[in-house]
Amino acid sequence: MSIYTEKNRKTKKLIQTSFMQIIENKSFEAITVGDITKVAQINRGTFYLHYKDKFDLLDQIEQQLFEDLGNHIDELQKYYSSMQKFEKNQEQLAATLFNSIKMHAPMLKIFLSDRGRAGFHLRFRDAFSEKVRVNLEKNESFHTNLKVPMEYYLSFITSAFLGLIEQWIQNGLDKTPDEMTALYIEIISIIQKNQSGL
Amino acid sequence: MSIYTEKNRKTKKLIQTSFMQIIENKSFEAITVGDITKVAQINRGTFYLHYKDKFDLLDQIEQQLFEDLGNHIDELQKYYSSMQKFEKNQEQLAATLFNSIKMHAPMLKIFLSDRGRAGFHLRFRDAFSEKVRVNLEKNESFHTNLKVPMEYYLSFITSAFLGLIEQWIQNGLDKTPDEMTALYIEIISIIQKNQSGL
DNA sequence: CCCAAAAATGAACACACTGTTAACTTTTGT
DNA sequence: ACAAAAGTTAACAGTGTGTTCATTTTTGGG
Repeated sequence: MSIYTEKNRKTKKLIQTSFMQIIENKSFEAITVGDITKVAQINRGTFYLHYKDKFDLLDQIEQQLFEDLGNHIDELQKYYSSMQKFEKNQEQLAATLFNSIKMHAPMLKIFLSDRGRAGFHLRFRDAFSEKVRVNLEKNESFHTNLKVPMEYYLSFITSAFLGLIEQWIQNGLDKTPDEMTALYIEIISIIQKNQSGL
Repeated sequence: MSIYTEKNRKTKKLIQTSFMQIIENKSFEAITVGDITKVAQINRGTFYLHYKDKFDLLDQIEQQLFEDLGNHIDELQKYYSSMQKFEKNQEQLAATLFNSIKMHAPMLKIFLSDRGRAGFHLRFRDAFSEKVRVNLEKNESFHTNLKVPMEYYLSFITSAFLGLIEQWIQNGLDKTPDEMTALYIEIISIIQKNQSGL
């Protein structure tokens, strides 16, 4: 746990930030280990002391992102939770989500684009689905009365929400998280009035 | 237009099917041109007579897929079209879509997975969005009364639909297109009863 | 049937990136 | 000062890239 661990951590961080700097303008598949170590100004061999390869590097960055997002959501969920009405709770979850997405928007923008890695949107959706599922299961009557398979329902609902998020990020965060929440509620109400268009 | 064109077309097709055979078990990023030509039993140089590189190959396969899907939808849309009620039309569009998705499921399954190429789901959604947009614009009152930006609405709605499709494909097409349509309608009705869970 | 055009082959090429190794230097704590 | 950890340097064999060029095969028109 001494300073060695600290130095180690710092180098890893340096590699990560250098990598993120490069992926701003170059697709992941085109990035080489040499590109990264040149920007980080370290020896190429040093990279391999910390990561197996560039995929391992991205895996670790991705994992940390999901952890951060998850923790942020969990923490804020504590403030509301059980004593409140179900519907109101959902709305607050949405607002919470838009906020934490905004914090990680630069990274998400890249990872969701064609510069990222294949399948990211699936891993993102799965991580997100899990949070929604836990939340849904708090409402027992909903869970037991659901006529469609849970997996399909979750996939539909989370994909819709992520679609909104993707559009938001693609638009360069042109709205505040509160505006996004309002927009989200408005869309739901359009569907409820049966004017969905689908 | 002679037999040379035909021969050319056949070789391209051979390269494509060989590639699709390989990508069943190996991720796109790991596939080499040598892998492809070995399976196709042609010279590696021949590959470069037809494609710039493996990315060009995938681009062309992808483009053709979107073209096929689009044509299929357009054609079936003709049978219903304008004289019918708007809502009924939407339901038929959904049924049509589930059918054409099923036809291309093997390829879509791979391209949407982490064996495919980054950003595929975006290109897929955009192609799909376009069809939905055209369809929505037939209903003028909807279009003019829409309170949220069209892009956000489209993103929400098409992502939701594609989420359902992704789950379906992931489940190995465990339902018929008709069952999927029923399932889709049921989910919409859940949301309309305000039990959405989001 | 023969010939010119197109397509495919085979082998070689320089180049770039990979992941690993081994000897060495620097940084750091005790 | 010395031992341990981290990083450096340079070299390596291996693999894939995209291109070249001389050669062979396939094909249709005259």
